[in-house]
Amino acid sequence: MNTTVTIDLQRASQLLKLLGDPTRLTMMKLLKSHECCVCEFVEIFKMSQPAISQHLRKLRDIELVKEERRGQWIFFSINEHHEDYPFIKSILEHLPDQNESIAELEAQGLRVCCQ
Amino acid sequence: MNTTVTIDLQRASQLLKLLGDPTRLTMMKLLKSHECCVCEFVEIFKMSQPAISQHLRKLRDIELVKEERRGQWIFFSINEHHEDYPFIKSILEHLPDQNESIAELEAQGLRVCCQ
DNA sequence: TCAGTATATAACCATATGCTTATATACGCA
DNA sequence: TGCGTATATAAGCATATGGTTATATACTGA
Repeated sequence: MNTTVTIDLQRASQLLKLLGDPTRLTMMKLLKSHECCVCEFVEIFKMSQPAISQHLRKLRDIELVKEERRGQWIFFSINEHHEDYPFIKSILEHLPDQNESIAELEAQGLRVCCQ
Repeated sequence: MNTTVTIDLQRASQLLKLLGDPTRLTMMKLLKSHECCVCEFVEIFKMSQPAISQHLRKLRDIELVKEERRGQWIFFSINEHHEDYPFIKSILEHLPDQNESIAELEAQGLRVCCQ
């Protein structure tokens, strides 16, 4: 049974705009199946740390992701309790898995959550 | 049976970026159930004609919409044969109907396709 | 306490975006 | 043909966006 939840149009465009950035879209897809911390994203995307941080701030500000500090590291995870999560999920489901990125990180010994 | 088609991530973010503008998102939702011409959108959105034209150009350039000239008027409709239409449709389905906009236009005698 | 590492924030910059006014182009009709 | 209407395009502008370098803040361990 597929019941699609209705979203306010302004809200939808706001969410779509956020996901319209390839980096943020990929982040969300990765976070759908894994937790990741900033330094892992820095490696995965080959981007500067502040750039990654800015992207994550946007996702966190709207509460699409949650953060949890573990010592030096801050782990991000997707907020499945978010009111608009079903909408986000329906979008992410169309995307190819990004698990190779994580696997590669592990192969290089750069995966943080294993520490 | 709900089979979601997989889209290239770059492609998806491009599409999401387009729909991340409230005007274009609303246009797509309207076009899902009606044809509309430029002057109707000008009335519906209370926007300048060139602004409307620019938005439509972006949708047409990527072939999400088709156009058809009928005399002085150019009518736009959604391109249901577009490769990515199922993805677009899955997004639009979450939005509230925008039929009141059209109904209001008709009440004001500004609906063009009735001419 | 201090040095090293992780991350957020500040400030800046180049480019993109969505709007405007002006003008070009297309159509209909007398 | 010329005028009126519809629409596309050009040019310009203010603001937004996504990146950078620099610095501030937080944590860890010796």
